[in-house]
Amino acid sequence: MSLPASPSPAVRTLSERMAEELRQRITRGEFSPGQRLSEQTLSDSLGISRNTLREVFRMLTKDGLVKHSPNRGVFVAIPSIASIIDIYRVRRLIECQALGQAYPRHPAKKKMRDAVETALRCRADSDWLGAGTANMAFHMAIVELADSERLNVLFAQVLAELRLAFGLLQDPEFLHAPYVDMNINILELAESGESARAAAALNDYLVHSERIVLAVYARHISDSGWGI
Amino acid sequence: MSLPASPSPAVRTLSERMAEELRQRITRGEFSPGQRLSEQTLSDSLGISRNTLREVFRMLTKDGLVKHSPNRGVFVAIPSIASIIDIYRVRRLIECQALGQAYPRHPAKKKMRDAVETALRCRADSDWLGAGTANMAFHMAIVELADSERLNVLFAQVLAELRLAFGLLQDPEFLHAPYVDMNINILELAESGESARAAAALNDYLVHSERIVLAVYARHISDSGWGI
DNA sequence: CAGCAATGGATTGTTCAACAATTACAGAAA
DNA sequence: TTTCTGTAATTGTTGAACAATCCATTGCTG
Repeated sequence: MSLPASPSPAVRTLSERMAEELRQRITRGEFSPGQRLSEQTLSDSLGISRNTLREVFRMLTKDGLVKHSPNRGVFVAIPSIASIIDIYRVRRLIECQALGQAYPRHPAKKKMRDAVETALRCRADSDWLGAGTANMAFHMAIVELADSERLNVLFAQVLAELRLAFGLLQDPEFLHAPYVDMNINILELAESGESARAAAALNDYLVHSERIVLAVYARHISDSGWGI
Repeated sequence: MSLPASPSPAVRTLSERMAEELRQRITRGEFSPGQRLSEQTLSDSLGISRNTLREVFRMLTKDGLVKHSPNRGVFVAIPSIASIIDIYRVRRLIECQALGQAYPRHPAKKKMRDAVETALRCRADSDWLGAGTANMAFHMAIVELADSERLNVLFAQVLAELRLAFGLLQDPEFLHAPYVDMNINILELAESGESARAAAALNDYLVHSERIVLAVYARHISDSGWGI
């Protein structure tokens, strides 16, 4: 799909590395949503020039992690209620379809199992951050069942946005713990070839998860700060 | 979904305008796929600075219209066989689902009808370029049935890429003419509430269209130039 | 002649400093 | 209070410069 042999490994330019750096710091919650990212301050702190930082901003805008407002600056995205609803709509549409239509011995199913096992381990250690990461890996693997590079890219972005929303929520145990078991159930259905039932279980999962997230989220943002 | 009141209209920066300019020129086929876009030459010809052009490149990369190869430059994307297959996979997954689950009186259905009527008019005038545009508007409207901003954005990008591939193909009549009637059929099924049958018809359409495009495409690129 | 290292030129990557354009803010006036 | 105005701060954009990388040619070696 690319021009020359895709030089994704190693040959990375400074802007790309900085984009990756910022991407991580944002999803890790090092910047609060809505915060303005000053070109002057950030370029100084990163040790790069303003022009390079602006290129980075253009890349990050694509991921939905940052919003650009002309002449005003770029701001860390605020996951709104609407965007959470939108994200779950996309997830239901893509994930359920991918899982339902997957052929039996698709390699991505190994990734699903790996993710579940990691999640189990994390839960045993009460590592809820790790459990959340493993959960996302699980659902990323589901999308990979569809064998579409474009869907993979879209979904990775959507998950990053969702992670941003999760970052706002305290109580990660409440948020992630219940879903480890649901994922196990989905995986077993999928591995035993019952695609339709697996897809249905996944749909239930997503509906349930959306409700929880919205509830916690609505309460949280009405409590502290920038309403609606 | 945006930060402050989304200033999409009017308040556009030079880089954004130039990005739009280039986007159109690329999809119009003014640059041949695989062609390298020299920073020096392009910035001179557009009358903008190299730094600004580089920001534009970062935006265009997101749309898949251009590929960035570090230290080598940016190239107009070459729609490969693999990417065409991928694009149609995405289309089947998203469009059929959107159409099948749409609620009866969704406003986007009016857009669908408008697009069909435009396509009919264009066909009568043998305006195959217009027919192709109308066809794309029709399918864009289908996706809008899903009410998801993110899906809309993804799909718009995918259509732009597909248009790039179409640009390589001669004989647009052969490419677009047959589908006007199929779209009419799909629309009527959708408007009469037979969502399932509409989705099935749409799926047939996509399978058929993909086969045609791949056939013409494979023949064309094996004839002239950069093989595989 | 084939293969390979060295060289040189062109292009991209990145920085810096400056200025224009726009916005945000604070204080004055009604 | 509200509105207006002017100033400061920030972003938008430019041009030049240099470093880093790639590309093609040259010339050497076997």
